[in-house]
Amino acid sequence: MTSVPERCADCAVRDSALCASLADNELDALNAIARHKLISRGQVLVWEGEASNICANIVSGVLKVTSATADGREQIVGLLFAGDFVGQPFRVETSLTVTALSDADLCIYPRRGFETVLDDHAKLERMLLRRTMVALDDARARMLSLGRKSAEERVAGFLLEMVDRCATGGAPDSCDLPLTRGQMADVLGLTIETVSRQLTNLKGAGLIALLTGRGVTILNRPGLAARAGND
Amino acid sequence: MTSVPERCADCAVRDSALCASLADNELDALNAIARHKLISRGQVLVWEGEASNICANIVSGVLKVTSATADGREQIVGLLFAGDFVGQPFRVETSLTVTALSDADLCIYPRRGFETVLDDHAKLERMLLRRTMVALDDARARMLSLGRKSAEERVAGFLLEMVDRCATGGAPDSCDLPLTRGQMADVLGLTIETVSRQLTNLKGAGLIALLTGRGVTILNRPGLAARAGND
DNA sequence: GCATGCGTTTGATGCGGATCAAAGCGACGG
DNA sequence: CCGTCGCTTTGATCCGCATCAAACGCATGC
Repeated sequence: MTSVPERCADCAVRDSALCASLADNELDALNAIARHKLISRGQVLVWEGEASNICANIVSGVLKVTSATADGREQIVGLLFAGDFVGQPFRVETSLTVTALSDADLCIYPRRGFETVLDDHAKLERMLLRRTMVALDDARARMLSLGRKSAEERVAGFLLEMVDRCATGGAPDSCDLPLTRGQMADVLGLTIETVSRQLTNLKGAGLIALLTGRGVTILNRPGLAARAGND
Repeated sequence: MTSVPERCADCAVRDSALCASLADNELDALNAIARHKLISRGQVLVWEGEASNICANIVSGVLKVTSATADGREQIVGLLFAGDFVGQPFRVETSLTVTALSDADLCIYPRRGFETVLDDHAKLERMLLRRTMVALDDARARMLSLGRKSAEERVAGFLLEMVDRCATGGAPDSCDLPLTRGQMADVLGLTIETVSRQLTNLKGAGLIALLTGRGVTILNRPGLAARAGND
């Protein structure tokens, strides 16, 4: 599960994760407390309500951040990709559950140690502040979607987001969704059936193509954006 | 003489706003760029899409932060009270509209100037980071509510929140809601009519009393919490 | 007094999406 | 090849909330 931290020099997210705020010679402070951790699809990294003991950078993989009602209804409140930061510094107890949607590779730090590194590295803290603000903006955009948009608008908007985030250079309008229909429903505040129906509608309208497995291709981006209510 | 800047010495939020992170003699840096601004109910402080030019602390009053769809549907994504921070540092363009729900008194700073003060005062930045994280947590709790809770749960939960935030010492279970039914609907992702109906239901169930104007009293807190799905 | 305007309440109706139910479709292991 | 399992699709029905509509309450000003 754990291994010796490898040199950051060949880290896939050296320039996109929080670490990008640190010069090579400043990395030692973080590296001294880091350890790698591989977690597999479905595994829970953090349970809501438990002690907030870890922070981490995601080297590869996709994780979901969820909140749940007392009777078990679940809402995905955030998706995390390679380069993203996970964890709740300064908190004693976590307020959210974090689960791997794919096998994932993390670079994790004990929360307390991470906080002391933050104390000593203003640029790291600045980067974390900016990222937290971006996450807040994203959460607020999702609140608009959850509170005021129709199922079709939500699904169309989600596809645009995901393709922009996951597309490879070669196929800029295609991606393999890292989520099941059920997980998409949990992001969008809908049910599996509604998500499935909206996807077949959009396909029927010639706006997208559904490939085998979880692949999607956007065939008509402006048309899809119109359905998303993005003007 | 150790100078508490004149205006800060008797500031109502000296100890609850971001400024609480600064010692008396550090306040000068902020104060040098601050100016007071009174805005009246209904007035817009920041429009979505305009240049991000100002940051502010709220001395008194209540503001709403909203996001809207292209066709005008509106979602309130945050409520701001005395002591809260407003603004989007580090952004060129704002992503949200901020409007006064009551007459309000603000202590505002030019965004750029505020950023340079942040550069020089780590404790201020730390405070802002913590507050941003709290706001993110709040936004995520609302996402659960918007995505997965029934109208009754949302309204009941909202009343509990508001009473906890607005109640005076003398009447810990009462408050005057600073929002119209329509604004509550915009917070909760519902319509005016549904909010009104849920309130009369909760009143009929003996859980709350609706006073004249916008006053509410919680008569049965555990009962209301149960309806809110908070257990 | 009455008119006007804003917010609230209440009622009637309809639709969007949830729920219930069942069948289709790979992937995998025997 | 078949059976099982997890996920997806499709269909039928139901219900919660939106929508449409009207009346009410309470201010303010004439």
